[in-house]
Amino acid sequence: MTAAQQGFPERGHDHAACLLQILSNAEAVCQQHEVRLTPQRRRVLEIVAGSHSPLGAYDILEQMDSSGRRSAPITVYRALDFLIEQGLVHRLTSLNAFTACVHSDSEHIAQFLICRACRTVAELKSSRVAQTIQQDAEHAGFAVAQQAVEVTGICRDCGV
Amino acid sequence: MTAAQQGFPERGHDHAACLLQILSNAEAVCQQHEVRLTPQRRRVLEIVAGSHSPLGAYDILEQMDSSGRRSAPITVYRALDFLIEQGLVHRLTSLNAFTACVHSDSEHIAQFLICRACRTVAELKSSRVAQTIQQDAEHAGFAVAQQAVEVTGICRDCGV
DNA sequence: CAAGCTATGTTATAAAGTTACATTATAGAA
DNA sequence: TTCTATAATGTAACTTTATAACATAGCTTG
Repeated sequence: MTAAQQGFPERGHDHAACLLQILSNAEAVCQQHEVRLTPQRRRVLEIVAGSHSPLGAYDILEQMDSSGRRSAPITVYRALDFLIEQGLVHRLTSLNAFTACVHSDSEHIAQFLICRACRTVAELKSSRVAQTIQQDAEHAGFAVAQQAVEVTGICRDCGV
Repeated sequence: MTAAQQGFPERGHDHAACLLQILSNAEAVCQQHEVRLTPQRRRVLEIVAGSHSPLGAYDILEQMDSSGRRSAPITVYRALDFLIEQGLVHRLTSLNAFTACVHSDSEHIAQFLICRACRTVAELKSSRVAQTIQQDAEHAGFAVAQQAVEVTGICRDCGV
């Protein structure tokens, strides 16, 4: 796993390469799942992956209108729903925003570290956290379907 | 700790008593914090605590208009902000909804178990989960300010 | 190529949350 | 008590986020 894929991105890491990797991975995932990564969906993923900080649906929408033509919000939401379903994008409920998954080459349950200062988001991908939640919920008689863990604070680079 | 305060409420537990306890606890908390539990704030807490399932701000708003008089949304949001600040109410970001805290007599970091079937919500209050998140985030160089853990699934009563 | 499914377009609307500014209540000082 | 500063609430308009409903276009598979 490269630095670009783990925790907060290195300052000045090769984001173009990182983006390419996300996209080519997406192609592979969609082929495997036998679903179509249409130009629209690809475009949305590209936009989301192109930002270090999570984007709102309407931020994405703004970046969509190349050629002066404005799409409707539903277009973006539909693409996002698809991408989320394929595990290529995550929704950050506490921010009403979306971020590209940088670990989608392997199954995982992610946690999100959201920096209050620079607004970037890192995936924690701690199996310990996932397991502990799973176990303690189970112990309470609860069958876990989905975990949403969003941690707010200050990241390494922004901390003194 | 009573059954009403731990995990999912027992079927047919004494909700009136549970509500009274939440309210009297709120009085105590506010006195201790030297802030005012005004009639409006009390009313909002009452409404939120009166529901087993989390309520949206506009659901609360509907229940506010006694005397035929309708308040503005901002009224509810202001009261909620206050109650959240005092630790008396939690916001469930994944649902855009609010729920009364049933553990506010002691400091804690809570996790939420949201049942897809009956829509009720339980606080997990697992210090193991909280600590694991804290540790793993710290290890990634992240200073945690706030944890939002929302787990969706099927609760004991709804599971077969 | 036709039938059925998948994806997108179009329009309107619902749901959630905030801004800005006016008014009223409360508590402490004079 | 009255004045004053702060806290709380009222009022209206508006922004942001998300969805519904229905029409059209584009694959794909027999």
